[in-house]
Amino acid sequence: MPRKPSPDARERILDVATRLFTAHGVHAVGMQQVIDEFGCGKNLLYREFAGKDDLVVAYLTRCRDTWACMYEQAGVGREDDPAGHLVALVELTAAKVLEPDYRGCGIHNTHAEFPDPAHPAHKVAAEHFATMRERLLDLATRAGARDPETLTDRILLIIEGIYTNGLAQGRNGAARAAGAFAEEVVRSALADRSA
Amino acid sequence: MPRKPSPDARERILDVATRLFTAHGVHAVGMQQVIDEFGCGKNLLYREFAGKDDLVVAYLTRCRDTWACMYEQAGVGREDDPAGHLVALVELTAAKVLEPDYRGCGIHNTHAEFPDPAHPAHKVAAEHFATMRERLLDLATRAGARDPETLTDRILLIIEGIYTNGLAQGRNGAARAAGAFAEEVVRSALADRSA
DNA sequence: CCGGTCCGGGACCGATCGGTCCGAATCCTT
DNA sequence: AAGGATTCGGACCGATCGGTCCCGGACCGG
Repeated sequence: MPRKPSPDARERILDVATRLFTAHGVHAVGMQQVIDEFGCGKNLLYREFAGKDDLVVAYLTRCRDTWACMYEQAGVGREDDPAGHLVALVELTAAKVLEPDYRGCGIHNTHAEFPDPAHPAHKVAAEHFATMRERLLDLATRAGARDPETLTDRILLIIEGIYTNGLAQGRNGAARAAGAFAEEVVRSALADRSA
Repeated sequence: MPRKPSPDARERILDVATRLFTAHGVHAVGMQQVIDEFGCGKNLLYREFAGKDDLVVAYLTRCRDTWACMYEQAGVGREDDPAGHLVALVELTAAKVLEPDYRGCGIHNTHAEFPDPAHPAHKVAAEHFATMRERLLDLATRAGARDPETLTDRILLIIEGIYTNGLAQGRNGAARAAGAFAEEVVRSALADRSA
């Protein structure tokens, strides 16, 4: 047993792929480009990933985990404040727009790039959207909104508006208004209880 | 002068291209596909359009005009009610999600497909976003909002949220909440005047 | 030191891309 | 009817796509 395959190759390739896919879009990036950028042989990449579709799915999975991490982060210290968690999540999303090289949500971008519902990438993205909605709905419910569905819809509109508008208009776009907006929306949804 | 080139060829080709680009995304549609679907020779298409980029730009221009038409339509009968115009615009946008084969906003989708700011398609899209914002800002100002910029930002978030979320979750998504949401937002922005 | 494993790099494949060009059929105008 | 412009439809081009295969060198364990 003379030699061991490097165990983190998959992750390191995925790092490169994530950067390229995010920056240029999935369609615009060729496998050769990923390989060149990473500096490995084609051998290694095709051993770690069955094909481009597989690589894209892995990319989306990572994006999903990143979002889950963000969700988690927004909840830290707010375990008993689901309303604050909601607002913090919106603020975190809005803050991402300010990052240099902001390129929107990789999942949404990729979802738009693969309209075919049968494509694996499309399915992964669709799943993510569903769970995203569930988690927001859970927060809205626990926050005690009179109509959690509507609050969820509104927060979703704001969050996805941030993604899209941030991509379209950059740091001078609508994202700056999102935090206060979300706060007001949540407050209003809670106040409705007494109505 | 034996024969005249058919004058509406460009428009008819653009019809086909619009349908295909909208349904499958720009990158996924080949020129050959446009030609086959239209049933003409390659000659004709390349006489009417300098190349794929040119065709894409024409497609985006048409999308832009469609949006302008929608903006116009929402304002009919509301010439003296800019606030109602804003709400109607959001409602119109939300209604589009319910259409079968809804595929989001072609301009946003294409914008995401061409991240390179130097690409003509990207520029056309960016221009559109700017004028879109201007027009909303004009309405918000004329509506008498205390802070028209913020109202514009909020309406923009809602509209672009509709596009994105409608694409992600279809007719059962957040778009259903958009109309009432916009109305509330506008009302609140106007009420702020007395605050 | 040696044998085996792994990996970088590239040749190669078929398919498809955008785009050019041309022959033949078509149809209008005179 | 004749002539000429227009259009169809496909051959063709170079480039690039995703993907397979293989060689030679680097590296490690016995």
